[in-house]
Amino acid sequence: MIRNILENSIETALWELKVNKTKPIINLEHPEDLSHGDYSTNIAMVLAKQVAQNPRELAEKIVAEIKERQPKEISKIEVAGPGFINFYLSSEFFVLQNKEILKAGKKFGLNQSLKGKKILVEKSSPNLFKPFHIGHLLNITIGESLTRILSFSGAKVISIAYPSDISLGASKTIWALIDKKLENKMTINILGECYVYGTKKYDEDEKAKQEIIEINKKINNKESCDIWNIYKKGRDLSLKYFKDITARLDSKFAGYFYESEAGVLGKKIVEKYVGKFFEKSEGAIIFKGEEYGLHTRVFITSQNLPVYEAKDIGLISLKFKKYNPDISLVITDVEQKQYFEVIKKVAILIYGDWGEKSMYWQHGRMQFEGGDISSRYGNVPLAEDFIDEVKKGVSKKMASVEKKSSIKGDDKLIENITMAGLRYSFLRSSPGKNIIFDFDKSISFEGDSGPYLQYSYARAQSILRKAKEEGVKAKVENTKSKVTPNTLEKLLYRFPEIVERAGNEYSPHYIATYLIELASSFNSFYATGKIVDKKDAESPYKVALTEAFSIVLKNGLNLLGIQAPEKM
RNA sequence: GCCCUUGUAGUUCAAUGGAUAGAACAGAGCUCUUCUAAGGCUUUGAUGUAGGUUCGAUUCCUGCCAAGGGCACCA
Repeated sequence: MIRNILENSIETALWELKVNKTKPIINLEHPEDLSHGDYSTNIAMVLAKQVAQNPRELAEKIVAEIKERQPKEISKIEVAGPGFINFYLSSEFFVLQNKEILKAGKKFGLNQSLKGKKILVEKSSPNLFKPFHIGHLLNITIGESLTRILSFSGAKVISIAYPSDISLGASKTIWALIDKKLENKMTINILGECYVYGTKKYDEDEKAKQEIIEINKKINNKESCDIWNIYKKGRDLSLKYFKDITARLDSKFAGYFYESEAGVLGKKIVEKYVGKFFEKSEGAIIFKGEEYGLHTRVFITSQNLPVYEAKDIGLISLKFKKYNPDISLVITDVEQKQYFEVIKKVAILIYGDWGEKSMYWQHGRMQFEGGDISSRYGNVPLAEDFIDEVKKGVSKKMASVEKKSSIKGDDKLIENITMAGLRYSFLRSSPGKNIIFDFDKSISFEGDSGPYLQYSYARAQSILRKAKEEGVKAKVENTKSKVTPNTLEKLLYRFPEIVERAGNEYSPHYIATYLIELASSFNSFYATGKIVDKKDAESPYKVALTEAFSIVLKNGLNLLGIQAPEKM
């Protein structure tokens, strides 16, 4: 990679100058402003103090030394500002790079930074018997994107889901089903309504609360009775619904672990360590987190039932026994951050290595701009309703655009655009921060949006179709003297670095931000003149560049879980 | 009360301790006899606050202010 070539050059220069006593860390970055070159290093400023020299003078010396054996990929090196060394890549480099992109195609951007690592990703842990709401949608979107990015960085990724099939919440729903005599009329919406009703009653009505607790005990003890049969039916229905919606969301799971199984195992493990890491308190088994600066939590209730905590401890064992991953990644909401710090601590105490390898990664929460959406839906919008609502908006917009365009929007395309809008708005900001969702903006096709990326792709495809019709073939050879590198080329080759960074930091937003910049530079390039033109000698190169852009954009969109339509 | 996270244009987001803090939307003004104007080009506008560390701070540290979240039988 070009980065290594530059690093080696700098290292050699420093060695020749004998300025450093220890091996310095060479910080190579892309200057924000492309007029400052393609790469830049602050090494002279970092070392200046150590060797008591003026940073600019030192930089000049380093540059002179590099110039002694200047690699062909570099066309210009200069010292700028307080002592930066800026590197400009040669047009020869860009030509080679474009060739590389065309050759690699779908594989362009693959890197090996996580090669040999097995990563287990737990995403979208749905609560059966409860609605699949926008929080789950956000989780699965981020999880799916991370999964793809990690795979693209060379890791073997296994996605699993951890459905909560047994919980107090499920018991609340079942109680409500019985109370409302709806046990034979179960649908996913009825389950959702019953959950809300059951939760309300649990908080307000002491008699209902006791009944729910009894139901919960029976389910936990797997007592065969009417309740168990209702539970079974509801569990199957919820699970089917979950599988359907995740299919709609383009997510696949290699396996499932259920809370019921994790609970049984977790309870045994926790009980084994009572007196060592856990203690009894008010009839419950707890972990005293305060001793470690964490929260104290109940693992097994005074009803002798395992709760979330014990289940998670059991889950870790299930995961490692079955898959033995190098990293077990769990993607959750920030509200569970401190909770999982406790789990991780307990896991390290009990399991050692397995605990160390368990990583809990948090994304932000959904909030709404203006608040009309929450009033439209009540408190938490259901994922499907929400998608459909956005889809309606896209459909309307599509109809107004169609008047000006020859492309007719079919349902599949509208669904694609809808999901692009949603996914992009979930993935564009750095993880961990709350996402303020603007309904109108996510369906807007303009600017910083998923559909804008799709539109850019469709335009590029349109050009490539025309090039084919007119017989202008993409060609990168023998054009190096004619074309000066443009902004588009200066961005294209960075893609693998971006993917690697997104993978290392578990941050899809680097890709989202990069793609917008890339698409924007392509659209500027598009506007400067005709790309397909038989009379233009540079046209084959421009077509090649368009093709390279298509490849990078499509690969990048795929990492975000966004489809790249041929036409729109 | 204790703990965690976040404060950047009017709004929603960027910025691996570096150069003139980038975009998008909204506002003002251009731009289709040309491969998709859902585009492109100009332009107005921002680091919550007070200190500290550093050659250099949006970034690291501390106080304050503001927002969100978490603190034992929910998940």
